[in-house]
Amino acid sequence: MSDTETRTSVRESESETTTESTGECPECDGSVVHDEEHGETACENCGLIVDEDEIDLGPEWRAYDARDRAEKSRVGAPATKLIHDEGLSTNVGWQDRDGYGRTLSADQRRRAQRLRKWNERYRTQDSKDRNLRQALGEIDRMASALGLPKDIRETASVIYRRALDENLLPGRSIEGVATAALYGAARQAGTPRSLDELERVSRVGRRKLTRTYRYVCRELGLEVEPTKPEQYLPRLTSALELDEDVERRARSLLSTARREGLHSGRNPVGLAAAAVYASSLLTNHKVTQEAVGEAASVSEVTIRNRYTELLDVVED
DNA sequence: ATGGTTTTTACTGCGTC
DNA sequence: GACGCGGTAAAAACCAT
Repeated sequence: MSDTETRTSVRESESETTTESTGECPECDGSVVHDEEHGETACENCGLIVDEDEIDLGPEWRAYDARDRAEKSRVGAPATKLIHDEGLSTNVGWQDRDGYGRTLSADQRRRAQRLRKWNERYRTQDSKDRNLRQALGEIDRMASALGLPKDIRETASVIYRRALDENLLPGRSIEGVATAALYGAARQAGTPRSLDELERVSRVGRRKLTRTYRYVCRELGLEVEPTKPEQYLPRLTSALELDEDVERRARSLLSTARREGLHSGRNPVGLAAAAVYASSLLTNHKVTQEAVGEAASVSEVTIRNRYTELLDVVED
């Protein structure tokens, strides 16, 4: 087969797909031509359409972008969730054979060995990269939604990186671990955000969050002090637009409460909310229980309970 | 899973503006 | 009558075992 022959045959087949002479026009003796793109068979000369009901051999669906195509297309290798890239990446075969089934020379075998190794390395590297990128994006998003400063985001990303390195991710969602990392980082920095607040900006539910948080803490040996009610005071008072002295008074209430053992077993946020409410009464800057409860996302009943206890121990 | 504890939900009555 | 507050019972959530 010569070069020129193949070239001309390709040319012909190309032209045939667009216009194909299928006979003579019944009207004018011109040649009838098939136009695949428009799905018509028409006379070249007079434009008479002989046949327009063409069988379309293309896919019956339309794809508007790559993602669409991937979803609608029914061809290609089966994807599996069991492999991190769903089995869609390159693999270097383990048999030391070439494409024709011949065994490889020692030299080629070594080369294939290296290829396998590096391919594997790059593939996991890639997935970790993508994973990290997504997680850091999530952390950033949630942190800015919660108004957390940069250094906390950095702590969170360090925690996440460690979790990734220790292989804590399999079986857990990126989002979940990212949220847990941020929660822990905020607590470590002494500016904790409550679970409610985290839940509001995260895509994972409370149960999942607390579970993965505990898990990550345990596995990484994260030392996080239990949150103190005092840590919520600044944000509560500013959210309610209360003066400095309200916060100060609340702080002193909380310290005596601690001496009396009111802290144990109670939700720190509820205690803080009660302290703010009590302090607002004592300093004549009254706010309603409802408002405090709203700001702290704690029920009024809890505020009432804590605050009566608070006043009890402060009395004497 | 279970039991004990805390928190929430929902409803009530009381006093005040 | 609406509002803020106190109280209660039952449900729900949480935690250690």
